[in-house]
Amino acid sequence: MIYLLIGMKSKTAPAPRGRPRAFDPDAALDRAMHVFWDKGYEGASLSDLTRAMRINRPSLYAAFGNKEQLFGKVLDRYMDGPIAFFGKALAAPKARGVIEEIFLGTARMSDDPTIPAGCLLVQGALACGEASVRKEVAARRAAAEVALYRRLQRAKREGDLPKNADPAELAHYVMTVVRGMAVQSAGGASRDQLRRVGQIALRAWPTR
Amino acid sequence: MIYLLIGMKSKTAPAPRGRPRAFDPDAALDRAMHVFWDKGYEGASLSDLTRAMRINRPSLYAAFGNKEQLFGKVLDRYMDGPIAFFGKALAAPKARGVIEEIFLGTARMSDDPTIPAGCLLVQGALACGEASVRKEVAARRAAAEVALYRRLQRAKREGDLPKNADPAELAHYVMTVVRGMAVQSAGGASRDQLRRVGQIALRAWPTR
DNA sequence: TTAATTATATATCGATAGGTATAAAACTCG
DNA sequence: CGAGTTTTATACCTATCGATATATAATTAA
Repeated sequence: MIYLLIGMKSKTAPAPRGRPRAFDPDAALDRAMHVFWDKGYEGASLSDLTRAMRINRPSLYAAFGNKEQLFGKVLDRYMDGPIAFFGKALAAPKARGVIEEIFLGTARMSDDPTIPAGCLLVQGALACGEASVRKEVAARRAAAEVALYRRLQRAKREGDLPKNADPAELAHYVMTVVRGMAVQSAGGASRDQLRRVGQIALRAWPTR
Repeated sequence: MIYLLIGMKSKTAPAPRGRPRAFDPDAALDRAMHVFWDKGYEGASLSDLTRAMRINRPSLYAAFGNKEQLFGKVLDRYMDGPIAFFGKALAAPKARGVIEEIFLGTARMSDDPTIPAGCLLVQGALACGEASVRKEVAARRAAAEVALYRRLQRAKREGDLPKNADPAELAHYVMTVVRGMAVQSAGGASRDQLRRVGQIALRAWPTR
């Protein structure tokens, strides 16, 4: 930003000064994500992480802070990556379509062989010795529910939900099912099984 | 048993030989359960455990084996204690009543101030560095689902479910909701919230 | 009372946890 | 080139992990 205003000569950032980084931070984050996803925050040791990320400890600390901060950056990337479908689902025109997409997207995830089963926000640190980490994931889970809640409030305003429908309750219900699907997926449930769970869960959706 | 046949003098077991144990193993297991429940298998250190159980390390190892075996015994006690309601629910006369009791029991648990939030079978070791522990809890979750599945099969035979109902799918759905409720509870959901989730989830139940 | 047995308490084990000090390597700037 | 800067690699730090060796205390059996 600043050098654009001062320099006025080139539009690109100046070449970095010291020895160039030999790894791609985003790729390293993806690898770290898999480890946390697979083993949970506490189950993922620094040795596990550096081996998977293919960097050594000082590089990890220089680039990402410490283990907890690394986990935070991994969570950021998780929201924008594997579960980006959630935000997109909220853009569906009808509330029922939103829910269908959320259930379908969740079921689809559990079938992707390139990622671990389940949901990082659930198995990452549901119970955890380090309270701050537990809080962090709980807050992100809560944020997702609030986003859905707002979307359902809008739906109600738009007459897309019955008058007596309660957006908060419905959002809580949908997120309960989604998180249950994550647990089931971690236990080995197939995509088809989860899709059928989604179909059944949809039968509880209010009709006008 | 045997001393009853041989001794014939007293009906009680012979007094144990050495120094008597100074703690109640079941009470110690209950305290260990709370620690595992709260922090997860890996988050619970031996120091956490012995402090809560009010015994020292050698006593723990002598009485319960090692950490993993202790966790196994805690799981046994968990099944017969906090979630005994599940087995009882299966005895309800009608399938719908079974499900209602399961949802209600789950919601009730999350309100009991004497126990941690959530479900030990979920947060104990959903993701875990030690694969054997993860497998152990997954197997116990699967066992609960199978028990419900059998109960629903019986319901179908008894005409208590529609002809086209699939007991396996329904059991999977119910257990998905139950586990989702456990995650929500660990995130701070109240009993009332969970009861309403159960009510909504019940709307998906097939009617004849 | 003595021997045998079992539990308790303390102190400690090797291994591994997360985290860093240090110095060599690879780059830019002047 | 050489000075300054940042990353990399190795080696190492302290704290804690799960687990035990050792010795003492408390009990029963003889």
